[in-house]
Amino acid sequence: MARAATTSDAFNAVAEPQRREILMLLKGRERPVNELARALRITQPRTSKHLRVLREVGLVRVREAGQQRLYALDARGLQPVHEWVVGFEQFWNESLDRLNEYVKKLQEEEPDVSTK
Amino acid sequence: MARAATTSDAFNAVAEPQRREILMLLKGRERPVNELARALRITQPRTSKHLRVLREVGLVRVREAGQQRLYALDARGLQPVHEWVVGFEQFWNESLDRLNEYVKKLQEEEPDVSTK
DNA sequence: TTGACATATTCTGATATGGACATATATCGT
DNA sequence: ACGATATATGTCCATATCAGAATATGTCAA
Repeated sequence: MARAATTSDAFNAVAEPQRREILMLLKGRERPVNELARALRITQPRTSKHLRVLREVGLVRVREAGQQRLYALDARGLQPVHEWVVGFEQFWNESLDRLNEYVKKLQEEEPDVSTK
Repeated sequence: MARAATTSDAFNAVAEPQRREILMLLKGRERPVNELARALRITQPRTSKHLRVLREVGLVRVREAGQQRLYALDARGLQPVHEWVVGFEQFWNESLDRLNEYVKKLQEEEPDVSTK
């Protein structure tokens, strides 16, 4: 079989650094494609493609404004990502404790690790 | 140029549904590879590959336990994801308002939309 | 209509990726 | 040492994906 389609949900849309940048630029105000392209220092076609992905997963909206198309953030699609990652919040501090346990266990298993 | 490497940070590691599942299964307790494979209903090699990605981005730790290798969650790597997405929290409700504005604008531009 | 400007799409190429399968490696019990 | 078990890795395939370049589409102004 082949690679699974990935640009079909918010998790994947947001996995692309430039798409994350676009979303951040759209906080606060809508912007035309060229402005985004300039800000990201990438070509206009590339920008349009990223915007298409973001559009398809519903993270941005477009509005016609004369010859420009103004893209605006629609952050609601990020909620699933937020919910998922929040489910791990309680484990961050815990992770430190577990790391200590882990290191301790390793040392017990290899008490001569420092003399190798 | 070519496609950018993608399995090199937490955002991408987490973009894969099965890897998300693995991380969820590791909440609470560490597990051997076969147990994860069974739970996900995928082959053992595939599971090992996902675990490798998760290991490389630091989201899991391994511990040798006899002939098994026990994988444990290390959720700290999810913090950047959390921080990024939390930066959009304030826009979710706002998004509803903006959607209304947006629809209103569309209707103003095409006042005969319902008679088409 | 024509030209300038803004944006989207198509084509092509290089590479990353997920998956199946076979195989290598390592550990344990006997 | 040997077989069984557990895990990791390598190979191969089909496809997704990012990127550049060229081109198509659409809008405005004169």
